Amino acid sequence: MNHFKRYTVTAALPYANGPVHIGHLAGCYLPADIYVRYLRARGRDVVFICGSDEHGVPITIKAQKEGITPQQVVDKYHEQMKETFEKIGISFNIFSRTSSKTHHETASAFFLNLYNRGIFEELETDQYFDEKKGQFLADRYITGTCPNCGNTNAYGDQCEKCGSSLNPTDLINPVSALSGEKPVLRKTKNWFLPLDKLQPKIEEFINGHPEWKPNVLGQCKSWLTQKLQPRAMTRDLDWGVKVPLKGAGNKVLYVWFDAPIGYISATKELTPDWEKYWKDKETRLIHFIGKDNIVFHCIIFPAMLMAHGEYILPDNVPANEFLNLEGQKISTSRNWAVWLHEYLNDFPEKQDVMRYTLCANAPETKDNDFTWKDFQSRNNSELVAILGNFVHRTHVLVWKFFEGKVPASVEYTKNDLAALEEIKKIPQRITEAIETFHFRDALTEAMNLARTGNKYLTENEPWKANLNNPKRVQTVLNISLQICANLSVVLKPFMPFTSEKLRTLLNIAESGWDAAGNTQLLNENHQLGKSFMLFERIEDEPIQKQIDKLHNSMSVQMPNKAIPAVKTPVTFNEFGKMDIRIGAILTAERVAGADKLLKLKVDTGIDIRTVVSGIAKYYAPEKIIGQRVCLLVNLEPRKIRGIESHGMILMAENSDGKLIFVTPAEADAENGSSVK
RNA sequence: GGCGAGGUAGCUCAGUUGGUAAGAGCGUCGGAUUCAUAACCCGGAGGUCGAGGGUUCAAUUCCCUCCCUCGCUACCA
Repeated sequence: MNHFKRYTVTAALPYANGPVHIGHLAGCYLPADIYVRYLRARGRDVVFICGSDEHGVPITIKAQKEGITPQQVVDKYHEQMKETFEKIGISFNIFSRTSSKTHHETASAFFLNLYNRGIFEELETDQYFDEKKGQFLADRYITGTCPNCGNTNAYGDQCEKCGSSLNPTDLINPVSALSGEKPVLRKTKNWFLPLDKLQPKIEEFINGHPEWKPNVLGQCKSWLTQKLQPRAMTRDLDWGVKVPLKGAGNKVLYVWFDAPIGYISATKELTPDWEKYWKDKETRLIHFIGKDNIVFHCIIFPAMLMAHGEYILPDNVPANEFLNLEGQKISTSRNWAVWLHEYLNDFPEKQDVMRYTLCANAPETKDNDFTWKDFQSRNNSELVAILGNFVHRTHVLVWKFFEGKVPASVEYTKNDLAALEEIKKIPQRITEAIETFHFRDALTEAMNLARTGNKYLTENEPWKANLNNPKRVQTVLNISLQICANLSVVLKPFMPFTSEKLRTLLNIAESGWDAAGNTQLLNENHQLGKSFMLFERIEDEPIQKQIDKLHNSMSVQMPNKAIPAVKTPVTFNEFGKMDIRIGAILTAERVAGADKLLKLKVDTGIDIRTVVSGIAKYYAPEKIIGQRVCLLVNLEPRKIRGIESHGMILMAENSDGKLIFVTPAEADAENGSSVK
């Protein structure tokens, strides 16, 4: 671990289509920041690299929806994210962006390098093309009927109803989201990274890192055993880094090709010395990411770097799991999130309270839950009661007995020596924990130093000793102050704002990590600053307000997010082709080996037929016997899981994606009645 | 269904290359204290370490089966 001369630390490039929330912080930016601040305090040569990821289809869609340009979208969120990160104390050396000129040049050059050396495979594939708009359509720009679940609003890459991933050509009745026209298939050429051929080298690389976190290794091995496939590194799109080849036309680099190169371009912008941070074997490259990025940072990006050949590979990728919020998954679209810019407004000067809570409860080994009650409790019973209180009582006593001047330590008792021993040991434990990416443990240890302080004060009662043993008071308070000074050092990576306040209280300058464990940080007679509180209690009211806000904003946002747009018009004749009838379910059973499917026998009034339906997630078979349904009876039969299905049950889908039977309200719609 | 990660005190989470390690913080109860933001300090209660089986002198820790949660993946006409 010590053979590295310098560090390149990256934090996942946040996608510039929305603000940053606590999940992002806890999963990636905060641990990265803690690590980097620690390294800096140790005097290590380190660059901390990040920036906004500004390409890709979702941004173009967002721009179209809002009637602005993609550039305007990314400008807005780039600035907002940058400001938020700064305010919460994420100390990037640079927060760049992938729309920058340097990045376009760097990414192009990288692509050309691989291209010129014949790394890519050129493949011609059929892609949908919008003749009216004269352009190829990104997967997301094509909607149509999902071949799996019949959802008529499936996207070309994925059906959000059944969750299956799709190819655009899988869609039935594809429609261009740009013009509303039916797109046509055209041949187009794209360049693929042959991950299949690189697999042995990638395996060798992964196997060389048994020290990586189990969740990271597990994911990688899962991918490797499923065998890697060539992956297209270019797309037919006009928003992104242009493919730097003649005749490439309207093509850009795949966002997952260009985004990680963003780390390199940002470093380039930061320093002319950038190469030593990327090409020198003595540099340790660390990627902090969330678990959704594991495959890109552990497999695809390293594969790109290997293919290039000049670059070092990541030495560790300490990915975190996900943070839940009040028991539910954080969801941008449902607005179930704590947005950091809002937090900073609602809780001014409390950056460290959030940093503390998120670090103490970080999803290091499994998904964790953030609750506002926990946030309150961490503030009140840990930051206020343990840390703040210890510092305050020490400070108050020193002012009371010594007018704010550091008293000399006179002679040490057994108790004193034990306390001094803790001052020396705890920083060692913190160091070890940080070095192995155990940030919650590290923080616990740091807090233990404050606990030690409280215990020490209580046991030695300097407020009593004053009357009959002034020397004792001096020594006890001296040691207590040394603990405070040590706290200002070891807390700095986690809570930089608090660390600074502590230094103001103690009236001392910032010191490096080697100061940690030093029991003589404050000299005799040194004048302390004036007293103030490090933290304040948070009462129930603001907490309840946040909880209410969360629930309210969710319910408000849900409907308009989830209601799909009206589809293209159809004629009466077209509709007339659909033969929809009332029927009743006679039997229902699960389909073996399928989680979503039920095999139903339905009385249609015309006949009794078998229908396979993807509703098993929502309805137990025994509960729907006798259920009246609407069904499309003249749909072409189709084999599903070996069972011939004759027709399709009509279901309503609510905003959660739950499917609900469409049922005649009155009994005299007998089986076989047609629905018009 | 397949793959991966988890299921440990009321809550949030550590831990075990198999044997005095069943732990921490918070919460709770009792006590002590008043320098301190009803804070601090001491002590107690609380868990058959998801369930069942196996290997072993010994399993929470290894093996098998099953259940539950999360992620990816398959099935959705």
